[in-house]
Amino acid sequence: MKDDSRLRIATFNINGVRTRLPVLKAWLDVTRPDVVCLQELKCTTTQFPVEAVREAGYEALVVGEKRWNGVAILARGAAPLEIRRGLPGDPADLQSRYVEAAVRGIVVGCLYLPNGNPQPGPKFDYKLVWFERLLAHAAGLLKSGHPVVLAGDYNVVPTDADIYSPKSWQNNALLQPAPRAAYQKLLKQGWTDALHEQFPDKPAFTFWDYFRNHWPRDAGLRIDHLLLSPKLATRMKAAGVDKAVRGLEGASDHAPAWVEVED
DNA sequence: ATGCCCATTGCAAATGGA
Repeated sequence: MKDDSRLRIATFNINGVRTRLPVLKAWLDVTRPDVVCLQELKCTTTQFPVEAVREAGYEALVVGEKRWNGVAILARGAAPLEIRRGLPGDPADLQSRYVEAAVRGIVVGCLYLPNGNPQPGPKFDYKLVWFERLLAHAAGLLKSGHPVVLAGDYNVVPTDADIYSPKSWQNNALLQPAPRAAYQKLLKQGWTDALHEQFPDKPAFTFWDYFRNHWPRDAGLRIDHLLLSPKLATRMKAAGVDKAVRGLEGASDHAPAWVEVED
């Protein structure tokens, strides 16, 4: 349970919100984050379990899609005030990967960056183009001067220290030089990587895939990130990963990550 | 180079995800 003078903002790739509703509810009940960014809903906007989330104390802003992707912002005790749905820069892009809202005086961007596998190929190209659009939009957000958090599944392992074994993933889209360079370019705009700030020497993993006994072996990756604008970064008090959630029955392959800022 | 796991579709084993 968190300190009441702090605001906790979390991000969680739920990997199917209907299938994993018990996991989501259990986590919300125990940790009570104030703001939650969800990715990979894998349901349409109307299929989202609005009532179950409301019973847990949250109002939701949902941008769904029939089979894949889908993002949502939950706010405890109040409705997130929608700023935009979808990332600007390509009206033809219909994938539900970005939603932005104002919550408790903070601009919250919830994103699900394309995975990009297999690479090379069209999916990898889409990842890089999407990243460029994110860079452009993020620059605008910084320029606004508002306190902003950009939270979500970036599908980028920032450095070789952010994975149990870079060698076995060297050809994976998550470790390629181009998306890594794009992530560094994003940080250079002036964003603070909250988890990196909290754990500079021993990164906290946020993802353990279902293959090869990765979870029991703690063979994880850090790909879920919370980036804070300068104004919000000065208010940061703590950050962490709710690792135990990855071990629950019917778990997502991600664990929730969070940051706490002065309210 | 491939499968591993997982959920879905549709009711078995193939598909697609990342």
